[in-house]
Amino acid sequence: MDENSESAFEKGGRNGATLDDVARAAGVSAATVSRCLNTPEIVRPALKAKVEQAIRALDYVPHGAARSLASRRSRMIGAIFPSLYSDLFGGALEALQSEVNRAGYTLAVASSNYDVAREGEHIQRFLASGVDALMLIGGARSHEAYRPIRRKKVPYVLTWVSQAAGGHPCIGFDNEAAAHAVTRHLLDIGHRRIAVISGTLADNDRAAGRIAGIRSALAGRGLSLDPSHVVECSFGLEEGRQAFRQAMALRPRPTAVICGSEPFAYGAIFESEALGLKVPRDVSVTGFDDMWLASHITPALTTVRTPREAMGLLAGRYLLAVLAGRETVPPRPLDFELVVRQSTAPPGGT
Amino acid sequence: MDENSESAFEKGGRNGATLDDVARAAGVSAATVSRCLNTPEIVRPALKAKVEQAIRALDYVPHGAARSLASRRSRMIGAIFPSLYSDLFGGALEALQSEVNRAGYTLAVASSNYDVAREGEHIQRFLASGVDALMLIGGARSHEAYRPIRRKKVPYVLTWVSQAAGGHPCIGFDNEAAAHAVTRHLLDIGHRRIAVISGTLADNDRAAGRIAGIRSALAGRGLSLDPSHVVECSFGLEEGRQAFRQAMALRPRPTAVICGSEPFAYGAIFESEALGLKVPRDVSVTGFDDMWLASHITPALTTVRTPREAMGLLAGRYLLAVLAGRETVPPRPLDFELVVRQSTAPPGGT
DNA sequence: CGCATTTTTGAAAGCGCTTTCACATCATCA
DNA sequence: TGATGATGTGAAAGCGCTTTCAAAAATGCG
Repeated sequence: MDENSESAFEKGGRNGATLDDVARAAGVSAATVSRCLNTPEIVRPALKAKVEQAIRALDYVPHGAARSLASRRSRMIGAIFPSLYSDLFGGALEALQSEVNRAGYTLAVASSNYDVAREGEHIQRFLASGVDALMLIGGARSHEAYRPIRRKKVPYVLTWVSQAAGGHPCIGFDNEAAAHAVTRHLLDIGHRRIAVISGTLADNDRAAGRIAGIRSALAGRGLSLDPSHVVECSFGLEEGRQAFRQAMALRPRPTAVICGSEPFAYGAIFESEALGLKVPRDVSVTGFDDMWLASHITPALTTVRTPREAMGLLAGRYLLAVLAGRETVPPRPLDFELVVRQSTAPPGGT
Repeated sequence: MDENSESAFEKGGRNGATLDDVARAAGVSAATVSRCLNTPEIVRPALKAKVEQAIRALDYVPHGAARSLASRRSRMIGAIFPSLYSDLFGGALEALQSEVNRAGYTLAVASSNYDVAREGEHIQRFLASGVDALMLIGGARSHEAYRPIRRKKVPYVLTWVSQAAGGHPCIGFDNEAAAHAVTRHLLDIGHRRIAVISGTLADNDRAAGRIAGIRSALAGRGLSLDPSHVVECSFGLEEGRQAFRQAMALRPRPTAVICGSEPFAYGAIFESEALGLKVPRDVSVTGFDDMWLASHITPALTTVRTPREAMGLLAGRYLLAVLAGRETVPPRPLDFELVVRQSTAPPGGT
């Protein structure tokens, strides 16, 4: 199109001033300029001032790639989320980004779409891009998947889980315990026929952990979870509606439905209306995560609040600490909290 | 902690094989290996095969920074969103990421928290990191803010708006027209006393554009928007509830409330219940964006569907095209769509 | 005030890759 | 069959910065 505006983007000639230009302008050596940028405390104030002035005068901006190449670190941290679409990971993303930025790092993101193969490709890409550290969600990947990370000796951390087979560093909460708590609540108020709506279990240790927690709570009361009572579907409100419908078709009808993910619960509540069922009178529903809608929906959702932002923040902090070679405390599981609202009540209600 | 696991992250010695190693192993020059990586079509199959085998054997991964330095491009694209927290931008983020990835680029993200100063810092950081292109939201920044971008001749695109003062390339929809359409709908069914809940207007041309659209629609009917009927607040459902309460306190009471952002509308609907008001009988409510909850909430929300994912996708595609030096068509405004549901009805209706 | 230290500074050698440029090779045509 | 391109390959010069290493300057001390 416009010949002119286009040409503005052509591989222009001399771009910005280089460090050598600054050195020359300030009458010092390149090494000194470099030191002013990286370890200002070891250069004498007089020189530092001259250099800083030259930098300002030339409007100098260090060249990232050159810096990375010479210093062998990119000041870039990569994060791979199962999805960037939903706001489930939004808080963690925001917190992580802001935390690593504070330390001068840039955050690169990718979405695996809940697919381990894709995640693997992203890991490779990030490693090739030279990220200094990596944040991953969950621990449901083969031992192989970590090999390239190990080979490059790149620090990494798994979030959303508190432990993973293989002893990888984790910053997260105990999914099993959280699901156990929700189930326990239902059992305590008298439920016995419980159905579960779960996200796809393959390659998802968070979902699997939650099922395990439900199982163990049930077992504590001498009950077991019939496979037919577990409706597995992909994430989303619409999917939740459908799964709820399916669960309500079971006979005898479950008196409670545990949703392994919050959108399922919203879907369940909306669908209950369509089905002419009253929550919690006819059926109790629980969520998982306590997202923004949970307390506003009618009936307000009983759920478990997960430390999503904290995970992002602490994951960033942990990675930065490792990169800085600082003493790094072994992360301990983060707290979750059972939030009882109106969507659960004793069965066979009024 | 564990002395061993820590030391694994110390600045290890020889990391991976280099291009020279590959060249030596394959018995060719470094230049040839480089060509196999970048322009495989110009190297003879025989050599290419040898090189590829050597690459595999050595498990060679190109060094991103070295590549960037030598080729003068980082294969990294930066995107700055007002927020990463909400799912408003999630779809665009996901689409953008996936699109640029497809072309071998990595996406770096940052959140400005709806703050131009912060956005400016992020722009600087990204430029210093050497991003090859930049995606920004909206056009509410000073001319100054673009200077560093221009100086570095980095392609960029503004999204979420269809035009911006200064003739910057935009990929988005016409906020004014969209708001106009919503307002028009309300006017058409008989509303005259209309209140508006708007996000903070300062430094937000999307919000401002929407107000302008409302004004112009009103003006088309010989009406004007009383400043007292515009409740400005920061984003969020809770804020929307409060703003709605404020709007309902106006006398005479507005018969319709236009929300400049969807969470406001959800808040309005939830709050109406608390207020003992029935939507749409007592008051009509409109949203803006048509996010996932819009069609499920009761009453289902009348709103305008915005092309959020398309903006991410097309912004990525546009940037890649410019980077590839491909002929780039001037982006035209994307479509929005008025979606009439149950939250609007003629005023004074029983 | 002179010598031994300690702190600052500069010269120079890369970091690992891309990219001219010139040469070697091969096919093509008169 | 020899001249003429067309094409593929290698040598070498950086890309812009960091980081030894050694020399220079500043400091402390007897």
